[in-house]
Amino acid sequence: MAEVERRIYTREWTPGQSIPNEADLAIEFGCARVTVNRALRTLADMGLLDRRRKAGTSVALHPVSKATLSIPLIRREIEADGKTYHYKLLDQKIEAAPPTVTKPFGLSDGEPLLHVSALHSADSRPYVIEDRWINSKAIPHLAEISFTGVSANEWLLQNTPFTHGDIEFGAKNAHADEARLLGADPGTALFVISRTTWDQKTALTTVKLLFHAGYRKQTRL
Amino acid sequence: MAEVERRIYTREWTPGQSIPNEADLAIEFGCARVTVNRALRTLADMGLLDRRRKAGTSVALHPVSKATLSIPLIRREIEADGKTYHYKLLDQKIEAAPPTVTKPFGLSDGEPLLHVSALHSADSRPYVIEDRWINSKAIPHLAEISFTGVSANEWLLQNTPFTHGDIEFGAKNAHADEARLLGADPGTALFVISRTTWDQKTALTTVKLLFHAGYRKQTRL
DNA sequence: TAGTGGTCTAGACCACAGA
DNA sequence: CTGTGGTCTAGACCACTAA
Repeated sequence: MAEVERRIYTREWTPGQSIPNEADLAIEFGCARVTVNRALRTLADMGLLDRRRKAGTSVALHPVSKATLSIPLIRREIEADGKTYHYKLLDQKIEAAPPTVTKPFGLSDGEPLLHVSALHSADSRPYVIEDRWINSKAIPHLAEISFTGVSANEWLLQNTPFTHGDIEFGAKNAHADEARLLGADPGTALFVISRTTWDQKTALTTVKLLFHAGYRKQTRL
Repeated sequence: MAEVERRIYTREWTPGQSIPNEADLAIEFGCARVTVNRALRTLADMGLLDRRRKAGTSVALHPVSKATLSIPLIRREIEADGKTYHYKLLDQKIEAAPPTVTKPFGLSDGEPLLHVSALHSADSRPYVIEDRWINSKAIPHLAEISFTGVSANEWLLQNTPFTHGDIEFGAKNAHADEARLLGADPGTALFVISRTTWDQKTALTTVKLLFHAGYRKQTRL
């Protein structure tokens, strides 16, 4: 794997060029084909190679960088940063959901759903506002839960298995009340993560996370 | 792999719980240990399992979601969206770099580096501002290149191999000139990607991408 | 020290897709 | 039709690390 990586990096094998097949590489490197397979598969996962049956393996033309972001529990993200985590429930009630929520959920407009909002803090400085809608019908025992002690973020992740989800990163100007909660000026640019999780075809919850001004999400390539 | 996934999902194996070792699973499923290994390794990559030698494999306590974002060439991102790509160089000159640039590059403050800024558009609507500093000393033939026809984004990716990079996602209020270029109001929240790429220990380039208002980066979990 | 995952080998059959 | 990657098997040795 290191050798193939080196050849790509040094342009010995140039983007778009086909490379020898697994069997030939196995002979060249004096190893088993499975070993070559695993190396090439890993490099293809990283986006360095394109692989197609019969057509063979070639160096990726446009090295699509793939950034893998880890999205931990908010509490853990803060604690991993060496700060003290604090959580405060702002509101929890069943209300008529707006179309922006009911639509992806496949429910009719105005359907009553559980709406929870909360503020997570790090070292007593506001960190992120959690604004969440929960499909109360799909989650048993939900009515009995109060999110005063445990955040919905944490409770759901621990108690509600999901099969898949989608996630969206963006930016948004802070409203007056959001700004107040985060201790920023109204209009400040906030980093936003929106996430919806599903169990099979049932939407479970959708959440909008409004991070404090200056928040950055980092990773390596 | 599907069966293990099912057991985790149905809470048959609960978070934190140790699961049987590879050899036992191979017997249970009537397959080779390598096959179990590959399945568990893949699930561990997905963040569902924690694996440690001697300690064994356990279901991840906090299912850290990993979102994989693909960061393609700007041109390809726009074209993949079915829109017409247009590019315009705004400025290209050698100037004294500010400390925010020289510091990560390990150069002394005020060092003259190549500064390039450009606007990428989709269907003649502003899409993203590219604001880039290039380590002219580390990249041969750079002085001869004009980024009028080909964007630095594209030229560098095609011509400059890099070993690693770091990337950062955030939000920022648009300055007056940025707002003008993007056709937005000053102060509008913009989604920002900052990226620095390295060849071994040499920084090659650092770029700040200021996306148009309303831009979202999406992926699945 | 010993149990666990990490990785390798040699050989095999299969599924897909290009020619 | 056929070359390619996809995946499996049985067996082996190694490297790490918890006990």
